[in-house]
Amino acid sequence: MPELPEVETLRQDLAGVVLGARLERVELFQTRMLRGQDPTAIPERLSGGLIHSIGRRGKYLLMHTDRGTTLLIHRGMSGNVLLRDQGDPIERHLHLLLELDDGRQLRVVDPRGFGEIKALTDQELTIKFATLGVEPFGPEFCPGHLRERLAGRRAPVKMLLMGQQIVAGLGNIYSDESLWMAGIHPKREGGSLGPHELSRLHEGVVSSLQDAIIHRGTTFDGAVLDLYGQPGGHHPQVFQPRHDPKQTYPCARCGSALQRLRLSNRGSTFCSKCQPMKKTDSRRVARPLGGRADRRAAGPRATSQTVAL
DNA sequence: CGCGAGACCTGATAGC
DNA sequence: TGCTATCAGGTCTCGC
Repeated sequence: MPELPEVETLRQDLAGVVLGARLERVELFQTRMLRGQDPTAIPERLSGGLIHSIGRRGKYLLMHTDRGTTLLIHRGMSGNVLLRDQGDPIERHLHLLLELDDGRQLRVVDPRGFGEIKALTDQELTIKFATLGVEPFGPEFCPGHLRERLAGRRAPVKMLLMGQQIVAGLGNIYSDESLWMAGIHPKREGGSLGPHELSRLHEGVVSSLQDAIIHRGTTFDGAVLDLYGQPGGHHPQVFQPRHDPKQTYPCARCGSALQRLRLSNRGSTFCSKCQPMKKTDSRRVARPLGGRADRRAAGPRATSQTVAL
């Protein structure tokens, strides 16, 4: 489940390793991630190009070349970009191989193939991102932006956060994390949030993403890896990858049992004490009586405060 | 247009 | 042990 922090970790890794490298060979192994783009466009638009910058927009990774073209990669559910040497064995679900002028290779591997690979011009990029929401670390993202874009919306706030059109980069993990930090129930209607709730939500989005980036993202089941094939070290506070209904999971803030619900066929985990359905428009997240954070209750899932930076 | 459900896909896991 | 069913989720498409 690569979301913004996992894509940003990859962007940082790539920027330290492939800037200034030339794409000697561009070989496509599967076409289903092209989402309709002509397969010949990939080698034709990228071959011989020099990578001059690595960018990111929401969950999209952007590799800009001096040919005026950009390789766009969306990691979908299970996509990784791995740095390999020429002789390394070929991965089972290899989609795209980029060989650099020093012989190293970048390989886009994605078992499920839910992601996207495209070679685009600047103009095509602009069109692609026309309806994408603002960057959570950009100047436009503020409580006022949330107020404007959530106004009148009756869908659950979690679905609106995941929609990418209001703010870009949140998936299931960091939507749950943001709402938990903000003390807002995932099913609250978007337009019903009060000013302090909007401020808390803004803060929750930014800090949950920042926490994860510091620890190089979240990895479950060894599925989401960095450029070197290593897992991320972030441990979400509420999100459960495979929630076992027979087990109870304590809230890291108040210790009460986390609840599970389904929103548009997506699993959501939240704390019904810390994230009540009724409006709680105070400046800070209410803590239930006697509900001090219980580190032991949090179990092996370390909180961000307990991880040495 | 807003909203929600279904499709796409494979691997991990639960249950038999 | 080995088979089958189920679940997971990012984004697109479709129907209401």
